[in-house]
Amino acid sequence: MTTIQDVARAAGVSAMTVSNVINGHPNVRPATKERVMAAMTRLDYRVNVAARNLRKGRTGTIGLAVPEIDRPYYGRLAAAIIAAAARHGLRVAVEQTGAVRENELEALSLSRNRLYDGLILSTVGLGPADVDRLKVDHPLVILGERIFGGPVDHVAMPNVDGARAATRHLIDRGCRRIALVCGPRTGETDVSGLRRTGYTQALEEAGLPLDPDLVRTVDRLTMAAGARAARALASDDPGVDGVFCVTDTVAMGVLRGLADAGARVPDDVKVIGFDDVEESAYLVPSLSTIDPDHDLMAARAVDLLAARIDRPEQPLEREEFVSPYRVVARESTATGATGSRADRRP
Amino acid sequence: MTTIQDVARAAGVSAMTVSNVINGHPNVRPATKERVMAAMTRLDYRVNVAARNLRKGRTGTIGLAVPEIDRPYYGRLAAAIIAAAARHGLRVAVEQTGAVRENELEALSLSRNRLYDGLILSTVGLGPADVDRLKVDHPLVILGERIFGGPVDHVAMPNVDGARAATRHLIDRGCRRIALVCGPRTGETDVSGLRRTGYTQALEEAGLPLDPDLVRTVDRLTMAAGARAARALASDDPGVDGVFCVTDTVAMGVLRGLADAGARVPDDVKVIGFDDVEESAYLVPSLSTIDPDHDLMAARAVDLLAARIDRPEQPLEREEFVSPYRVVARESTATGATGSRADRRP
DNA sequence: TTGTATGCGTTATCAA
DNA sequence: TTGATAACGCATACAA
Repeated sequence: MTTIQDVARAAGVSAMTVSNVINGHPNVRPATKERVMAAMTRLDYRVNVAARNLRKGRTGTIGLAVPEIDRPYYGRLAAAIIAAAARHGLRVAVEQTGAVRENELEALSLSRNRLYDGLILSTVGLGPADVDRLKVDHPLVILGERIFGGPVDHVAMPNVDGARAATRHLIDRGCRRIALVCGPRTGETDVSGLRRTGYTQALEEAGLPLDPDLVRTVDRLTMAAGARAARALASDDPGVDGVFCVTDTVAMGVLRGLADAGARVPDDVKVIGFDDVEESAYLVPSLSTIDPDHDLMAARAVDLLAARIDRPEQPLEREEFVSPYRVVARESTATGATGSRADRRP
Repeated sequence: MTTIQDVARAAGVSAMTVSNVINGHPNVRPATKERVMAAMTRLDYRVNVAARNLRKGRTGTIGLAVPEIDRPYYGRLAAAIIAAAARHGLRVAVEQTGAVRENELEALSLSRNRLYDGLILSTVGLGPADVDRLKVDHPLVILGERIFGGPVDHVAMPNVDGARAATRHLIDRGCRRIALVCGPRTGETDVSGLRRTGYTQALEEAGLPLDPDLVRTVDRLTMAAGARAARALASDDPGVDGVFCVTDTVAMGVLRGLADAGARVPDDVKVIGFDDVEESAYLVPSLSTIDPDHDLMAARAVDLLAARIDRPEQPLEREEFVSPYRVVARESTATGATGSRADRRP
């Protein structure tokens, strides 16, 4: 393994000069620079990143902790975050927490161990009771849900407003008996709780009653659970004509479950999701949804983190960014003639 | 920032003893150990991973380079690899190459820089001409395709056999005019090329002609491209009654495109994919496909890499593991009555 | 059972 | 424009 010293010896200069060449510092005579470069090539020199990290007190890597990288929403988010981080010269190590509280805390402690320069934590398992655990002295950005009054930077989804818009969209399209498929309520600040609030608000605003029988809670926000919920909904037959699903993944399962039960979408039942995962545009029927602008969220999260990394002296005010959103109307909430061509990307 | 020295001072021992406690070495008197642990807690000591890495010559992190993490297939693979790596005590940094050759080479060089202890490279852009670039002296596992005679370890998909089985499945279900939707042919060893070979073999075995008009090449293996190909196929109308798509992602697009064109699946056209992405079971109609056992592939790739990391003295024989596969028959290739319930996970 | 001394490879400081 | 020196924090021989 050739070190900077070997190169220095071979080029007849000091290690310092080699270092200066590597890091593109000025004040190196062109001739010297060339000699050093030649030596590096000849010896096939590679920097030792571990040594550089130790010296600089930086690792150049940030952590990204998500429940599961193979869920479309987190995949999309991760892709955007990795791309944004690359623009800052940062690499991204992905941790999977399985949405388990302990694992989320574990990810926090890895970051505390200076394994990462900072951490983007997409928390699902932590509740308001854990707010104290987030008072850490290293760069941390919470992503995806709003922790009210939390002492940390966070980039949040427009959960309440987006859910309200989604529900209103169903109402606008003529639905009156609108079901909600959501995850278990673990507090006021989790995704399901917030989106449920938006759903409730929209019903109230429209003067529609809130029927508890139409609120279906699934244990996990998966396609399998969504399909089960939809089949149950169809067999209980409470006269549903619209379904708001808290995530597109659940909505995909719901579409499948409704098909199993023989319900036609959108003729019998209209369905809308939340997230605008790539798949949604290509389903049959294509899925209406709320698009929270993932790329913008990812960019903000990384920018925020990078800023904290660059200026460790903590300005006390924490930043909160709530992404804008838009309603994406597709076939699953179409009125009139069905079979219209999908809203799709080119 | 408290170091091991600070802890040593506070506990009245040497740094060595603290190190022994941290690493769980024997030969530390319980009383001493307790004193050290107390000091660590009191001072909120955290190991400096960078220093440890430099000392040990290991980073504890492996790289995973994939085209795009938000494509379902790579998401699934990444999830399995991260989980498998965690079992080895390794973290995973994800690089996105966008299937671009230069970026794949870049990932290789990051690993060479000892940023990672090893690299799992899911290459799409590298061709046989680049085989020399893979002759590296650090742990490397190529994932997902077979590089014949390549000088590296690789874990491969059962590309040819799986594709043949998929095509035969369509033939068994009565298809005679079977289209292929695949990516551009960049050589004999890329995914599209290999699966195309399997397709050709199955046709030959069944005595069916190979009609060039039925082979549709798309520039990228995305849903959008699949949808376009399907619409083109339908409007050209070469009398297709079956479609084998080289990936499930493309197949999702094809299903969408066929729906746009008014073709019914499976009544008019049967469709089968390759990969068994989670979404496939929940589409309407659910998608028949080839399941290559992702978890097994991921585990083998990580095991192989971990073994190379642990024993850097290179045994010259390189390992090649080809995953087993199974045909998953779902609605998209069903015969007779449609609307049968999907094969789905519980 | 514990401590001392040394070096991993790099870069910042400061002097030449 | 270049170089000598000294850390960064940890873990390993080896000594006690």
